[in-house]
Amino acid sequence: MPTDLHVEVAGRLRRAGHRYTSRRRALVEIVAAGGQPLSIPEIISARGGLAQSSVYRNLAVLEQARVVRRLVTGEDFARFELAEDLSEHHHHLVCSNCGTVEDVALPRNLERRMEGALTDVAAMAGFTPAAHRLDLIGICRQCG
Amino acid sequence: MPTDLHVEVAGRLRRAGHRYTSRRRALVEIVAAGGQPLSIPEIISARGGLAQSSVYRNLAVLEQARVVRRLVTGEDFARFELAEDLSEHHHHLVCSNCGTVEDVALPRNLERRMEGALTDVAAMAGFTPAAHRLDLIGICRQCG
DNA sequence: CTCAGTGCAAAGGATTTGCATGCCG
DNA sequence: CGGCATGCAAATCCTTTGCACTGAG
Repeated sequence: MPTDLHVEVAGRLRRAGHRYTSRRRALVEIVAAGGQPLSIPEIISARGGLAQSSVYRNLAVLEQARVVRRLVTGEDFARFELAEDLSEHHHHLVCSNCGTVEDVALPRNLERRMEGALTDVAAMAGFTPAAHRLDLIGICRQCG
Repeated sequence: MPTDLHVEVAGRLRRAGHRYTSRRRALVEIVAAGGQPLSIPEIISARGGLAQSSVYRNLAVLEQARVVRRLVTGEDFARFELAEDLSEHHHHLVCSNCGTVEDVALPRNLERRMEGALTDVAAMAGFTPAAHRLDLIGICRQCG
């Protein structure tokens, strides 16, 4: 668990006018250690003594401070992962059977080319791009 | 409104063991005419006399019969669009301010190259790809 | 002290479901 | 007639919120 991460997170929270409390530290560690987007039940059961409402509230705070990102997958629960600039730009393999999400990176040159094309296409629609999201839907190794 | 569409939809529903009733026909027409993914309130208000529960139930039936596709955008409401093989492969410009979704197509060669790369990347993870989903998040012309 | 943060329980709200009725085949 | 389809209202369930309490600065 890199202390750099905690330092960076502390800064982002402070800038957003929030404290870096023990529960928030716990959430960051859980999400960072997850390695893949975690659902709320997974997050709560990963550690004892986390009140459900506080988890929701703190994840909202962390999201607003750009520390984590909320994913909406169509499952019952939302999933959370570290913000991309705290980890690395990547995409998702979403299993349509069991709902798990695995991270995956694209070849750098394709990624660049895609971004360029997206910017162009967006510009023609008068749209100002901020981020993109590319998910592959299919069947994971477990379910296959 | 192409009658071909209704014929195709009727076939898919019949194959799935369902009837093509007047409400379902209405839903297909609304979604097809929308030109962009519509939220449930938009769908309901597009036509009088559509009971909310029946709209939800019928959209679920239509989704299961591969006639429409449900989008989860992170807004309060889900959005629905015609299945891709009833319209055309495209991607989405999602406005992070007002939540509207606009359709957009990528240059064909880039699309092909991306699909190839995705298939490769997925294969390395033991993942069997079925579809992909590429959304651009940003600010739309209205909100910009 | 002060006030953000926390836990518990209750409220919200999109979506689903139970049930009686309507209607196509 | 038989059974899916429909409308209404009530139930579900993830998520948010109200409120009193705790703890860091």
